[in-house]
Amino acid sequence: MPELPEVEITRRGISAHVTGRTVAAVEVREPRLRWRIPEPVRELVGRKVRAVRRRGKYLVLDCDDVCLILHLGMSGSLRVLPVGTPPQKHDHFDLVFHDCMLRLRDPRRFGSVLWIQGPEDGHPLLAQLGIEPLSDELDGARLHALTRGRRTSIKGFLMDGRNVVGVGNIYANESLFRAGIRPSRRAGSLSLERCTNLTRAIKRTLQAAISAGGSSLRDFVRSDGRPGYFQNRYRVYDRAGKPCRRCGASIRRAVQGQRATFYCPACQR
DNA sequence: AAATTCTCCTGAAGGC
DNA sequence: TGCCTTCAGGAGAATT
Repeated sequence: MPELPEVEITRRGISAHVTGRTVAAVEVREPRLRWRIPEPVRELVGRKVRAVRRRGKYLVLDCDDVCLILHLGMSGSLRVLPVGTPPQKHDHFDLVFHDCMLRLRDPRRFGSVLWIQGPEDGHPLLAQLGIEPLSDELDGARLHALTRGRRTSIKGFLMDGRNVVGVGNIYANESLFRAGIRPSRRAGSLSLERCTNLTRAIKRTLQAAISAGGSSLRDFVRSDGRPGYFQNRYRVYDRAGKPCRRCGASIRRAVQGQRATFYCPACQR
């Protein structure tokens, strides 16, 4: 399921293919995604892609005075294909250029295609987003300050995009294991030292996942169709009952906020 | 205000 | 073999 690493991998994969290219056509085969694809998205035709950026799990294509904003939901992928490639099942949206096209496939349709005149942070869905975890903005002191007085679990806190962006279920679990912190621990109870360890764990986890091409559990593929390999390196996610790679204890599974949580009962406190 | 629950969707997996 | 049920998850909306 695309989290920050998968979106970043996608951004890097498509950037060279579309930056500087002019949109030749927009093809909408299934507008019913998380939100209906807005009709004005067709006005992109004739505009040039100036840059491909990422904000949290959103991909932002700067097209002159307009932004095309894409979200991969949990089963989305974006590929670069030759113009005219026949669409397959769940291929909902194409952004066509003269010599290639971007194609969005999303079986579960939790993704979205958004459009806004002007900068992307003017969009209501992006205006309230929290800190980019790989930026210098996220450090122990900042995390410590943000979590003061918060009674929610640290895992829930990390997964809330108003606090930190891009960290979903998989990478929250993995980061907390690296930091030796129990996912259920109250966010406000973490010391400054543990917050510092946690920010380092988050950055290392995300970077390692990016280096491995992201995680491909079911649907995710890179823009060239290849899968990522980070799922083979999970330390706790989906490893219930298996031995902890650090201490050998049996990894536990719990449910927190209707989400599967995995942790080592010995390494994480 | 903050925290929790519900919701969208499809395909895989499990049960009988 | 095949049908039916359950589950997974990003994140906004609704609810407490």
